[in-house]
Amino acid sequence: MIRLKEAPELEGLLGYQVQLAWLKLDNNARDVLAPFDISPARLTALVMVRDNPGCGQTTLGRALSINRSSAMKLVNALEGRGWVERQAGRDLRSNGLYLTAAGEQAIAAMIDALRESEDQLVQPLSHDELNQLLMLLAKFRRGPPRPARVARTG
Amino acid sequence: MIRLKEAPELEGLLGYQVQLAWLKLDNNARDVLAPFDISPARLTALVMVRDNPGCGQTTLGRALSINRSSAMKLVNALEGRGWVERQAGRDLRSNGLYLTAAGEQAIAAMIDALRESEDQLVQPLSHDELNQLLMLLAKFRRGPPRPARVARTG
DNA sequence: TATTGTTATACTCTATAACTATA
DNA sequence: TATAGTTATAGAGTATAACAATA
Repeated sequence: MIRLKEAPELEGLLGYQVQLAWLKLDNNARDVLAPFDISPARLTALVMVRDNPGCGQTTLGRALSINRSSAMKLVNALEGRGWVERQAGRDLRSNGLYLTAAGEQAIAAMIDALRESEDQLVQPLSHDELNQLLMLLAKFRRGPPRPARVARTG
Repeated sequence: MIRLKEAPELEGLLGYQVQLAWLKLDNNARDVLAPFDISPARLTALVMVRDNPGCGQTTLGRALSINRSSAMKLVNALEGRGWVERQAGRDLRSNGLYLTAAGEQAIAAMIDALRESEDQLVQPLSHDELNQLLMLLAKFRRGPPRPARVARTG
């Protein structure tokens, strides 16, 4: 982790600070999850399926800010690993996504590994500071949804 | 922005909270920066060049956790836009990267646009809470570097 | 008409490996 | 030997566009 000189004018931008923090955490999580052959973002998707059993692919995709087509590939990958199952959905158009027993076990193992590695990363923060940070991030996310999403590329 | 049911066990993982916050901020920044035809990550790179004039491509890449080859394409893109220039580096092997006047102007316009849109996004937080959040994120990042990076894919 | 899943195709970003020049 | 830049190639992840089935 190389750190160049900082930009004072950007320190007041939440997006900038969060991006750099995410860079550090995501790369660490990538290394930790490498033995499980899954990316941090896909683990998040897996957990979302677990906690929202029966949800459809499009709904899952919207929660992750990806479109139907991308969600399709995502679910294909998770299903291919035996971690997620497509079952009948609420109507005949949609699938219902469910976590498998193997998925449950995989999540537990991965979360364990992540928790352990994070203990190292968060050392610059005291216990209280970490809790405060987690609380503030959750509060930020709970805010009003941003305006309807425009295409990413163009 | 769709929000599914949350996973209580993950709320204590900083990586999880930061990833979801980043998802929200990055997608918003993508939309805001779309007229400028640049991604949030590349804007960060552009700012890093400005604040570290003369730095080499490999150094820049390391700060962004990408390798030399990827940094190469990144700099190609920024140079192609006329925002960055390759000049002579500290030795004959390396380039020295410098921001152009056009790059300076582009940064100013983009930061303005981002600041405005963020004002909407951070509404769930009070002024004090936002400052506290920024401070804690900066403190987290200032911590010890994570262990040497392993390849992402395999 | 609108929505869900699906498929085919293309784009962005990053990685690996090998090469050249320099240190 | 090690490092900086470069090039060619491949992979992951996402997007668009079009189609079929269902609402």
